[in-house]
Amino acid sequence: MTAKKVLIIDDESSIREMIAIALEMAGYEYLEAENIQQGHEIVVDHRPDLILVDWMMPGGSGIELTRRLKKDATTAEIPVIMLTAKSEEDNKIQGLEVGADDYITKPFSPRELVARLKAVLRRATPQGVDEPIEIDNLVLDPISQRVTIGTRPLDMGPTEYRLLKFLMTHQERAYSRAQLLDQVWGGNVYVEERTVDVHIRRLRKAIGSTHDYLIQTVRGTGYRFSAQRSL
Amino acid sequence: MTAKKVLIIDDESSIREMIAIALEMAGYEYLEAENIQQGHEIVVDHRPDLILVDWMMPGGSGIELTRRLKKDATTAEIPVIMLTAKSEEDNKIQGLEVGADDYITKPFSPRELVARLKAVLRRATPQGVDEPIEIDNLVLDPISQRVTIGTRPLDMGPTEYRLLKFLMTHQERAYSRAQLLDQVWGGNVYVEERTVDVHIRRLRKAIGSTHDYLIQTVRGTGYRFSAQRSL
DNA sequence: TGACATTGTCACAACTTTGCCACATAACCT
DNA sequence: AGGTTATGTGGCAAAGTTGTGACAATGTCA
Repeated sequence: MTAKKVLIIDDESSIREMIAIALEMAGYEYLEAENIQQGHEIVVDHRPDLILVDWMMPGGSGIELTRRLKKDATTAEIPVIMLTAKSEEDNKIQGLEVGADDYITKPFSPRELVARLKAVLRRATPQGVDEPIEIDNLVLDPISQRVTIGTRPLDMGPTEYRLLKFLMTHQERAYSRAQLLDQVWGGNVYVEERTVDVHIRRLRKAIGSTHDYLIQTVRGTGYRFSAQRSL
Repeated sequence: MTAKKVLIIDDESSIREMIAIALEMAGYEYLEAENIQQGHEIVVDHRPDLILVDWMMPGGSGIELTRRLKKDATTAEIPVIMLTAKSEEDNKIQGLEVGADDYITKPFSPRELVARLKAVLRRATPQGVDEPIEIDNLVLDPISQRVTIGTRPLDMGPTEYRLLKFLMTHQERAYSRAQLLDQVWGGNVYVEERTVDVHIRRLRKAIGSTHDYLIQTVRGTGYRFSAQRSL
């Protein structure tokens, strides 16, 4: 396995240094961005596997950056850990709401940092490189975030896209509605299970009748993506 | 699947009642403990699948109980949801730090409760990894939840699938109808024994005449799955 | 702001599965 | 053989699951 890249966005050089040492010892690759304005570009350029953002940043807040990252579909899946000072405890909630995956309260030990980081990475989808996935002429390209059949581009909403992507990356496997909600919507959303059906329907519609056999119903359970026709 | 047991620890009987109704409707089993002092013992005794704890408890805090539960290795994995009043928002953080898995702010709707509860349970229950079972060209794959002979996928209902799965994982062994009802239907359903025969028949039909010798009748007893043809 | 797209829910329609019955067949026994 | 019991079969009504269109709420974008 290649070393995971961790991007640090923090203005305090002493903290950056401490983190750098901790990461190196734990076998991670280290990227840094001093200035939050550069944050977004650096993320897009280097595609880190995880980002550490300091909450307290002069001239702009880490929370703003996090929000921006989580909104952008190309960076949304990169996990973010926020660093907050003890006195800013209340902000944790705000941080989590904006989409941060975890937070660490300063001061923290290098060991704690690495432990949290491991946990978050473990939870994060172990997706490989962003290779396009092609099955039976249906192509999903994660870079351009586009789905095509032959030359025809398909029109679908972000949720349908994520759902399809998940199913395609895990083809030949049956998932319950609950599991799909977990994986596609995210663990702690409050959404009816039947909503999954509706999105499946929209997906099938978008894909069209020539290929809708790819998305199969597993009665009593949920759904499955499979190139093998079921009947 | 057996009903999940949910333990409620709260002093307000009106809330307990509301929760009880919501749980019942959603198909959960309901346990209650009025007094926090009893909390720990009840947990150890009944091993609930999830615990709801009110933050506000006279004479002792729910947080204390939660901490105790999460410290004890035998109860640590049981998920805990805390109930907090709006004004106690700041306590959420403390709750999460103590190890609570989620929190709900009062007032909350029954639906919200059930949804959160589902989400937490979903996260807490991991899936085992099952290997496909292959016998005489008949393959049952628990991952895709599909049964195939060669390349042909078989069409059967969920009950037939479970029945077949059970028989295949216990091949060469005869089971009575009662045992099958127990294992495949679940312990406490009331179903006629002859119903098993009907499902066996459907199974044989689904498998087709080329392979129906695999499911054998054991006269006076029940049925058996065996790759070895009996006379 | 207003048009437009997306999302989650619902109510109802369409379809499957299930359990049971009644009767047909088969196996077993004396 | 004839009687007796056990199992196979087709069909059916009820229950359960999934498909579908419409709607309101919300978010997005120029």
